[in-house]
Order: sequence, then structure tokens, then C-alpha cells
Amino acid sequence: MQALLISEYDEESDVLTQILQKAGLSVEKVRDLSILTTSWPEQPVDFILIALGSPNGQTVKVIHKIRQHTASAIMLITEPLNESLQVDYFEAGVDCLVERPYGIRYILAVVKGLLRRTQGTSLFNLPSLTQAGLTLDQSARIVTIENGDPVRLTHLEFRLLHTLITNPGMVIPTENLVEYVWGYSGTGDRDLVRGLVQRLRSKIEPDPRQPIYVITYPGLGYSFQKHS
Amino acid sequence: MQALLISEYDEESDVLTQILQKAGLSVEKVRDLSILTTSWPEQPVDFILIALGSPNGQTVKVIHKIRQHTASAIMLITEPLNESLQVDYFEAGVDCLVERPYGIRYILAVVKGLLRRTQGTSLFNLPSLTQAGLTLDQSARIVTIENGDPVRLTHLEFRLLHTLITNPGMVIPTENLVEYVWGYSGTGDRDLVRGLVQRLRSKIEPDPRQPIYVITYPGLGYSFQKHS
DNA sequence: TGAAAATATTACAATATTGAAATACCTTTT
DNA sequence: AAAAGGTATTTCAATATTGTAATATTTTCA
Repeated sequence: MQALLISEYDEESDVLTQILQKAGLSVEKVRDLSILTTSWPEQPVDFILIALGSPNGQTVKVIHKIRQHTASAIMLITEPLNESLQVDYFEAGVDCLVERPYGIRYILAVVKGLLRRTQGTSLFNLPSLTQAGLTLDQSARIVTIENGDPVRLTHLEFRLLHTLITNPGMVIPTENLVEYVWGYSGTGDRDLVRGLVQRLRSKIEPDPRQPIYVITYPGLGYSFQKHS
Repeated sequence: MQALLISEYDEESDVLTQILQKAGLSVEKVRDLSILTTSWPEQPVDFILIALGSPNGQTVKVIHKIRQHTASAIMLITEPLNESLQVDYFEAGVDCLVERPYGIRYILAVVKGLLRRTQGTSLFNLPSLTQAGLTLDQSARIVTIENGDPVRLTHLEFRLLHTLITNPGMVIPTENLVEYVWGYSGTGDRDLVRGLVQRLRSKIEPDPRQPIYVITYPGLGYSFQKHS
């Protein structure tokens, strides 16, 4: 993971470098923001930290340009600004704005938080969903019950459980499940949902005859039992 | 888009409601954070704004629990905190922390920025990836070549193409591909990568004998041809 | 309660996906 | 050019996944 650090002051630059490294990033330093309008790093950049003394109207434009080149997090450290300029920066695409003076541990926490967000947009890095003691690994399509062995789900089983678990306690009409689970392919009908529910239950329910996770609401649909 | 607002003070609650609505959200108000441990809103929540007077250690735990239930943005507004507590909140899963006093326009800008980030992180709402005229639908595992018919990919084919296309121009060592594609299951080896590459090429390459997307670098690995 | 509707269960067939192996081809190095 | 190592291609078998249908059970409502 590559970070790009734009910092004018040497001492601050060193501190920020250490923070970024502590967050697990390799750091490439640049002194001047304007350089970026002409040359962009070869390696993909995963995080951009801009620490400027007195940013001006020009800075907003440059940041806006950077945002068009990358979806990575952009963090800005500045002297205290007036609200109007703060808003401008956010609208230019900045993700986070910290004013001096700041605490080192605070910055580290913010950086980690931003990385959590921007990393998580990779398909292989999605967070697990937990509900009522059941954990769904969205990347590997694996479900784990408390004190149980991990179970692999098929594509359709996963889409079904995912739909239910992201709306815990809500009764999802069977028709909607058809749409969510098979929607992209066009096939699928109410009977298939029933068959799929059976298969899912046989994998995740301690006793499929007495389901505790996927509950039937006759005439309505199915629901994932909400955590009390 | 549904927002959940947790706010103790009536006047502030009204102001924040207006801000959230201006950002395009429907607002559901709650006075007390503790309520969430017992009852969670029926509708799925896309944004969570917590505005507390004096949060305590308990608050951190509740937020951590909320984070396990949702991937939505969590924003926290508080009285000035000591750094240690700030860090705790971030580690519990807060995305943004604003201390009073704050400017209304600033808050609106921050909310919009967070929404920009968190929209489309639902598994069924991921953006398509486009590179060199090839588009990969991450939700439906479908790939489309310019002027061509959509093609469904298998689980493994998808993971392979996804890995390559998210690092365009980079040569990914075969060993790494094994890890990325089969990593979660443990199986998989170099020979399987070759077989899988063939299958993928037969689906996406106009002429599999003369690949233009997935390029072999003998002794190194494979690469997705970068768009100029 | 009893009929109708909805759902559960089981079994099986069709298909899709994957792993494995054998052979042909290409690259690199000497 | 020849040998060695890596890669491509094809084919086949094992398995996984999904769709279908037939029957049993449960729920709903008159």
C-alpha cells in the first residue's frame, strides 16, 4: 500500500511519514502540490496526505484535479480555516480535514479509519457481517455460527443470506428475494426461493426443522431473526 | 436513503435534522443511544449521526456494536474530548468526529463527503470496473467487451479477472494469483492458474491465441493490459 | 373443523464448475 | 541449435450447483 505525502515542512514531514508507516503504508514524499499537475507517481497510490501551511484558492483546484485521477482517500492538514474554505475543500473531494495543532495518535486513528473505508471498497476486503451470533464473510462467501465450523455457501445461497442478514428483522417478500437473488440473470421464481431456503437452512440452522435464523412468514416472505 | 439521528438536545436535533435532509436523507430520530442495543430501526439505515453531550466509556462499546451491524457511515458530534477517547471512538468504527462548536455548512459538507464514500459499498451496489474497453460488473460477475455481448464469469474466473483488472499494467506473479483467487479455500496451484487463464481468455479475448487483455509474462506472471 | 393455499421436504436430473493429466507449443539460456 | 523450463491447449472425470417435480406438511381462513 502506497501513500503519497505532500508536506512543506521537514519536521512535520518526518512525523507524518512515521504515522503513515505505522498505518502500514509505504511513503513517497513530495514538497510541492503543483508537481502533481504535471507528473503522477508510477505506482498506484492508495492514500494521499496533504499537509500545507497556508492553502489558497489554487489548492482547491489542484485537489479537485487529483480527485479525478484517483478514488483513494485524500486527507488534508492545515492551519485553522474559515468555514467557507473548509466547505470548498470537501466539495473538491477531500475526505478528511484536520487543523493544527493535532495529536499524533489522533492522526493515526483517522488515517486507519480512512483506510478501513477505502480498502473496504475492494471486493476481497469487505468486512464480515455479524448478526445474532452468525458471521458472514462477504469476501469468501463463508458463514460461521458461534462455536461452529465455517460453512461455504454457493453463489445463490450467499445472495439469499446476504439479503436477509443486511435487513435483520425485516420480512422480505418472496418476490423481492427472487429479484435480489436471481435478479441479474432473469431466471428464478417463488418455488426456487423455497428450495434455496431449504438448502441454506440445512447449512446454517442447528435444527433445520426448527429454524432460528431464517424464519418463514407464510403469505409474506422470509426474515432473518434479529439480535435481541 | 435513511439516516438515523441520535441526539439528546432538542434544538441541536432540529438543526442536524435539517442538515441531513439537505444532504438528501430521510431522518429517524432517537434520543438515547442505549435504545439501539435493544431495538434497531425496521428500515435499513444508510447514515448514522450521533450527537452526544458527554459520551462515556459505555458509548464506545455501543458504537462498536453498531459497527458490527452495519457498514454505513457513523459520524460523531461531541464536546471536546481528550485524545485517548478520540482514538477509542475511531477504533470502535466511527468514520468522522466533530467537536462543538461547529459550523452548519461544515457539517453538511462532511456529511456529503461521507455519503460519497459509503454509497455503493453494498455488495449488490458495487460500481463496475472499466479498463481498456472492458467492463466488469462486480455485483453480477458479468463482463462486457465494447460492442460485445455480456458474458457470465464463474467464481474463480471472476476473482482472477478482478485481481488483474484492479492492478492494470502490473505484472502479478502467478504465486500471488494463486493466493488471491484460491486463497480463501487453501487449494489451488500454478497449474490451475494456467487452466483458469485459458478459460478466462476464451470468454473475454476476441482471439484467445492473440490475447489483448490478459498478457503472459513468462517467468513472471500475468498482467491486464493498461489503457493508454 | 376442513378445504385451500402456502410452504417444507426429498429425490433426482441437467448443467456448470473445477481439478487433473497429457500433449503441444513457446521462451530462455547456453 | 538444443536443452530446459515454462506456458498453452485440449480433453476428460469428479464434483458442485442448480432447476424441477412429486409428495408431505403446515398455515390460513371460511
